[in-house]
Amino acid sequence: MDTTRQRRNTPQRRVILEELQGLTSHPTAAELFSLVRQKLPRISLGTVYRNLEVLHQDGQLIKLELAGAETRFDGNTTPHLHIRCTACGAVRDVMSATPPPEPPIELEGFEVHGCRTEFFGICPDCRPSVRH
Amino acid sequence: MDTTRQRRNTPQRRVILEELQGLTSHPTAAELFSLVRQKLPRISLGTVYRNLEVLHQDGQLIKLELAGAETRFDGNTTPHLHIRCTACGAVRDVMSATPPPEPPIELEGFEVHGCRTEFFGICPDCRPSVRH
DNA sequence: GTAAATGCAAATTGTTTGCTTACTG
DNA sequence: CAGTAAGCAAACAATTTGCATTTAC
Repeated sequence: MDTTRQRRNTPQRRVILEELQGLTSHPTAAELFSLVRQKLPRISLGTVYRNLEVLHQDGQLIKLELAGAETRFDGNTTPHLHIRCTACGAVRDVMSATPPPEPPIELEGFEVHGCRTEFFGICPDCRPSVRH
Repeated sequence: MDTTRQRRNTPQRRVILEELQGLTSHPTAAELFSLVRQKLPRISLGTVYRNLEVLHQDGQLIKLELAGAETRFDGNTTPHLHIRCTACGAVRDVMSATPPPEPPIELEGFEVHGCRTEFFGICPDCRPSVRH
């Protein structure tokens, strides 16, 4: 249960977070890996996964574990919703209206910790016969 | 795009659906496999996966692709929400209040097809120092 | 008889882990 | 210099797929 252990400020960790924060595209671990590798050619995919995990534990990024899809990562830690394109897999922020519903404290005997809402549909690029 | 091809009523498909409908526990493919194997000892896991997929396409079951967890299956096709225990992974129906929010038609340029809401927390069996 | 479905095994995909070496604090 | 983290490869878990054979219609 030791969540708070001492972290080291390694170049790998720094570059991973910087790259992620420079994106609004919610990359997968693999996408981030190939981006980061341009700055740190010797970094390994395992290191990317390990750092994404600790950065998530430390609240510096959000893990988007979306239904039936590869995990994506978001450097914007402000609470907000997401919408995913079921055609191409792209994920975009939903900053507009629709506040996330406040879950009740207890449900079916469960102690409720939270709830996750995600939208899905077809993104502008994948909408057929629609010019944009 | 040929969604509707002719289906055969195989014993495997029949038993898989019957077993699923007899449960409220939202089993994983592997769990269902070992159940079904008691009736059809020669069935393979691949067959279970293939049939779960066609039954899902035909709207006879719901695929619960929950965040960061193994896919589970629900024979109850009535729209309802779910809550997942982050300790043991159990999934239960939430039949009470909290109607699923009606999503807007369009969001961030996306053509919205729907939204998924899931609760998470700790189930009665995993709640420490609580007698039940 | 023909196409759909099965069983089996191998392949894929996404992610995690073990281990030795490197480097931060 | 203590112990965290890196790199690399192998392990893993869930799911999918190829293929030869069987079976429902």
